[in-house]
Order: sequence, then C-alpha cells, then structure tokens
Amino acid sequence: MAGAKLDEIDRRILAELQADGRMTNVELARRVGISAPPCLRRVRTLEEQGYVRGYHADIDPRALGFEVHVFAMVRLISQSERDLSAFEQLARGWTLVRECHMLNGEVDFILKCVSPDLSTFQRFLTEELTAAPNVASVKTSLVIRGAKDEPGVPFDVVEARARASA
Amino acid sequence: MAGAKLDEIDRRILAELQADGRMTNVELARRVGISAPPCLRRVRTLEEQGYVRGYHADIDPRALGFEVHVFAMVRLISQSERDLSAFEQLARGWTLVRECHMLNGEVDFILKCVSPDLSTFQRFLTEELTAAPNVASVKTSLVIRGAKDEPGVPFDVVEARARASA
DNA sequence: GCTGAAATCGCCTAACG
DNA sequence: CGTTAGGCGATTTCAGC
Repeated sequence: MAGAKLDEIDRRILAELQADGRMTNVELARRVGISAPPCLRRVRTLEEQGYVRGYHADIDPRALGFEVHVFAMVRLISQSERDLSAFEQLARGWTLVRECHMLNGEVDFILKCVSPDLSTFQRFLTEELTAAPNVASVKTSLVIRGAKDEPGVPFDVVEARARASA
Repeated sequence: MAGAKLDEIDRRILAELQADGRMTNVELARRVGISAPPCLRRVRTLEEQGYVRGYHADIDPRALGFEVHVFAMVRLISQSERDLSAFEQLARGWTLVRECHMLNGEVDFILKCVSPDLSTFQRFLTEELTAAPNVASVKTSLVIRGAKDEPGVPFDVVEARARASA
C-alpha cells in the first residue's frame, strides 16, 4: 500500500507543508514535535522519494487579469495511443490550458483553461483547440463562480486510512 | 485593468515564487535583480494585496494512496441562489471534493474528486453526493491518465499583456 | 517614494553523540 | 533523534538617490 512507509510525523510534515509551504523548518519541527535537524532530514527524504513534487506560491489569477475560467470537453476522431499522445503533447504547449486529463466515457479529454477575457479564449478555441488535428468536437463550459479550490490532498482521509491499517 | 499596478520586477517575483515557493528571499532578489530588503518588502506587499494567496507544498496524491481521480458533473433540481449556495456549502465539507465550480449550460457544477480507491469513491457518490438534497443527477468520469497539471497562472500571457499595454 | 548598505537576530544545516 | 555550533539568510534600521 502506498504511503505505508510513512510514520505519523512524516504525514504531519506533509500536511503542514501543504497548508503552508513557506513555513520555516524550525516552526515545522515545533509543530510536529521533534527538533529541527531530524525534521529537515525528513523533509529532504520526502522530497527525494517523490512525496513532495515542489513548492508553489498560489497566485490569484483574477488579480493578474485572468477573468475567465473554462472547462473544455474534447472528443477526438482517433483514440489510438499515437493520436492520444499527440493531442496531449499539443495541450502541454498551450499555456492557457492549465490542466488536461484523459477521461473514460464519451469525452476523451477535459481541459481546464484560463484566459484574460472571452475574446482571447474564443480566439484560442477556434484557432488552436478546435482547429487542432484529430479533434472531432469541443464543448466548453464557462465557470460562473468558483465554490471551492483546495490544493492537494485531503489529509483527514490519509490519517483515517493510516489508523485503519494500523 | 487588474495587475496594472505591478511593474516588471513584481511580475517576475510572482513568476519565480509560483515556480519555486520555497526559494530564499536572497535568491529571489538575485534573480529579479534587486537587493534583498526591497525584494522582501515587495513580496510582503504582494501578499497583503492578495496577489499571493498562500504557499503550498505540491504533494503527489498517488504517493499517498489516492489512486482515483474523478470529475463529477452535477445537475440540481432548483437553481435558486439559496439552493446553489446550499450545495456549495455541502461541497466544501466533502474532503474528497478538491474543487467545485459552478458552470453555465446544462450542468450546474463540476467537481474534481480524489479517492484512495473506486469503492471509497462509489460509497461517497451514492451515500453523499447523489443523496444530497436538491441533486437531480450526477455523471462521473474517471481520469484515465493525467496529461498536464500546471499550478497557477501562465506568466507568458501576463508578460505579453503587460508589453501590449505599455 | 523608492533603493541599497549595515547590523542584528534567528534559522539552516553540518558534525557528533 | 537530540545537541552543539558555525555560517547564512531574514529582517529591521538607517542613509542616499
């Protein structure tokens, strides 16, 4: 089972750093109840083993002028692995596309997009996305308002599972 | 225009902190070409003015045992503001739901969910989400594979717009 | 008003027990 | 894992542009 090698201190370290990635190591150590040096060693190990992929400032898109958020459902003509990969590669190059996930069911991909305004998005939609090779159809849904946007992982579930398997 | 009050140094600070939120202030100052004290002041100001909402470690969900990612499209019976808000409030309480966005069109909400396994998600889906008051229907799509998941904002677009309006 | 320089304080991070 | 200790970064103060 993944995550089984982590003890409770490791899990608390991850939870604290997810909540505040710029916390000092001393403060982190205090919160998890150990001294600073072993705490730092644990953090380095967690980073090396891939539990922590990075640290990012959470920038407000609207403060920088990205007023428009859109989900785009993309259907492709061909679902061969070659063509799926080709579309993914294309999506990685579009900076307005922040996320791209392959789905089961009728829709092949869901894309989460941001844009400064509608006309910029419309231009991207018609000239880039819909015009891309192998794209059969694109259905877009504007985000009217965001109700929840939590980064990362629910650590209450992590803890519940850890206790259950103990 | 939002973001107009930022000069190029501010934008570079935001871009650097988005890419590496744990960078030291000294390193950040070096990269943007000013000395540490004014750099720190700018960071504090950007935080206070809401450009930076926080800092988060990017934890790999799979490393912690979250093997399942699902998008859920929710239709409600009533779309009155009172009922929309009630559903949003409910969604904020479900920790498996990481994002909840209100959409235009037929679907009222899209939810991004994580789960340790399918059975846990099925239980959540049938006992919580579908069973919630005012929910008319829920369509779920499993994420087969993630192709792109970039946090935050495309700073190439930010820079292009800044140059265009200069 | 900003920036940069100097100084203090606290943290990071080895080495060792 | 904890303690010690040296070096570096963070942060305030103050002067200059």
